[in-house]
Amino acid sequence: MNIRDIAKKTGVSVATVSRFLDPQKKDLVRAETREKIDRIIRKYHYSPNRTAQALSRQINNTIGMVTPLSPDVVKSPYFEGLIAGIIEGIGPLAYDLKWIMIRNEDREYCNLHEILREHSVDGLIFLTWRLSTNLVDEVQHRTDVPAVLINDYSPSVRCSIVYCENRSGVKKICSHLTSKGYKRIGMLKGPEYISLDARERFSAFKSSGKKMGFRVRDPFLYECPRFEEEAGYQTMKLWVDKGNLPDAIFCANDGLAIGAIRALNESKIKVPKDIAIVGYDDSPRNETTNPPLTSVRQPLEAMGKAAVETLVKLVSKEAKGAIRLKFEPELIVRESA
Amino acid sequence: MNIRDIAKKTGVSVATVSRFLDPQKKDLVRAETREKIDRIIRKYHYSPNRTAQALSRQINNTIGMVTPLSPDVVKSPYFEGLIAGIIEGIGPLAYDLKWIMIRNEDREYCNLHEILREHSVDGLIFLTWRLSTNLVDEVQHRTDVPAVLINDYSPSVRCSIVYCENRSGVKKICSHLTSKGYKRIGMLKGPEYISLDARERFSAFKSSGKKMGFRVRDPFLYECPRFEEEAGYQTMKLWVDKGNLPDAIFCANDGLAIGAIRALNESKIKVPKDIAIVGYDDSPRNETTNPPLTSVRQPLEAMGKAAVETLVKLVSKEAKGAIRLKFEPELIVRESA
DNA sequence: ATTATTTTTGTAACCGGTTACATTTTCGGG
DNA sequence: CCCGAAAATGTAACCGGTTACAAAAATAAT
Repeated sequence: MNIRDIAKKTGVSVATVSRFLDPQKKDLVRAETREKIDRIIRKYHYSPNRTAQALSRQINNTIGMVTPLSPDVVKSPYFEGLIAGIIEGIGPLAYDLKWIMIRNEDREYCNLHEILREHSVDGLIFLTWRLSTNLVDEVQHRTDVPAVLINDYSPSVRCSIVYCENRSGVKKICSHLTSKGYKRIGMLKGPEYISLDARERFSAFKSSGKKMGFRVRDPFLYECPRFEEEAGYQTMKLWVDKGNLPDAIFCANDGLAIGAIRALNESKIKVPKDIAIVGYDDSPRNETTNPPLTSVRQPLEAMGKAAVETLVKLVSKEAKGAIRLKFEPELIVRESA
Repeated sequence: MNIRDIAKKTGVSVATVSRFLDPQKKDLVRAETREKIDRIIRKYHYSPNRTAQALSRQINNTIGMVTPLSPDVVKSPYFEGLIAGIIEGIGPLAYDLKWIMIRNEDREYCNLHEILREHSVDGLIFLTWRLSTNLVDEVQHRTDVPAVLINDYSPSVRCSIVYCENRSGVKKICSHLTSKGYKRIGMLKGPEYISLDARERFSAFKSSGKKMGFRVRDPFLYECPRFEEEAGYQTMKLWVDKGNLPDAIFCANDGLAIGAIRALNESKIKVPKDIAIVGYDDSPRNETTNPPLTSVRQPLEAMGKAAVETLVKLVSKEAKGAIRLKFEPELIVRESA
């Protein structure tokens, strides 16, 4: 049952039916005719074929959410928050959401126009963490494709972006720690190659150290192989064995922090009495760790929502050029520091 | 740049280019011609328009994942697990994934064919928890639309379904508890109207009681208003105040259990020494609760993956009729019971 | 060289909508 | 009752692919 069938059965032309279907043009059709068409459409349960509409209008009314292809994605509180925001943002809109997963192996596959055409979407939101840097590089430099990057900010980025400054979050942590009197502050780093975040958090830590007068020296610095609890645990174990611990540790994310706390607990080192621990990202679990973990929260939901809204503005050409939205992280003080 | 442009520039017809583009038919084209086309396509970065292909082939190569519209979805370990499985399942396939969110208010909007057409998808996976029952009802009785339901099993369901038996999980819990010597076993129920799960878990609990010889009586039965930690906490508080506690409690899901434990801890009632607590669903948090929570795990990832694979079989007509896959839940014994 | 086969290519209709433009209807005013 | 403007409708091309069928080219057989 297509639009021509409906037209024939109603005794009008396809143009009239098409106009009837378009809320914008509905009142170009005489009331009487509207009723006739309406009756037939109901009778045959007709609904227009979205694919045909998309082809004809050259608009898919669909946006793509690009993530790395990994089941972990939905299990990470970081993505969770962003995705929740995206869902919330897209809910009231007449857009569909397509989830485009990219495996890191597909590095060459990095033409943005191609992605748009091959997935039938009008715009893209990139949740890039751990994602092939080639692609992200291209996104960062393109301004002619409706795309919004989340959190891969650097001054050279030229595309639209929604981000939350790492520097200011790290600064908040460091001044919190120094104001509490901690002098020997260490850091459990993540692997730098993985993301800008990792690099920024470390670099901000170093510069905070300079400003606030604590030294960022070798034995107070450990790099974990991955951003995960187990890695934090193992690395902290190592650190404890070597001895020479600082009196506060900033962990590059909550997973590392939770792992570290577990290692410390096992070695009967009390948190925060003996060592203060701070995480980053504020996962929901932090409320129930022992002790509850002080951390920095990015307003992930708000960011996800903003990303959708921004993208839709670009797609609908309500706005043009690159839009940049900066969000502020918030220090959540609990008991671990 | 469309297929006609490419054809013209190469000096061949659109049919030839189209054949070249289709891996199935590529070798119908002479090698020499292939090279020419290939050169032009590369030169102009042509890639076919997926929307047009979809219209013409009458296949979108896209499946829809239907969930309630709520940011909580991604934050629930239940959905998380399923979605992780769906991602994993769809990864190696040439299908796209569209996330279709349905708000409960849209109850009338429940024609399956309509959903397929209006979202340009070939099949649907329903993650139905808390979803408008009208729609689910329709799915359950339709067998002519490629759709897979997850976990809304009842004997009257006629569509394809992937599910994990509640009854057998509850039975495992109850026999674990009785074998540990608990005699007075209570239950913290969820609200029954919300889902079949809620009803089934309760009914299985009752029948286990009958078989294993513990009484399911009034003061050992409390219903929480929602399936959430806070509700479990509040209700347990109430229960403690009233006194007359059982020596083991089966909580209808982990959230309730965790809330209950918190309430008990506050009242200096020791788990499991004074009261044993068991949850259901085995969220990741259970490992780090205090004490770690005994629970029942559904193989959510496997189920999500199976749902995708089943759906794709239906869509591609590799299989027809309704497919039912039953998974077994697993009792995860930790320290709380 | 001619004919029969097999390969390769081309033409044109089709998928199901939208829309510019032309045409017909309707209706008020003279 | 006729004219002209406004309102309503219709025609046909177009979006960018696929594919049945026809035609042409290449190859094999005689």
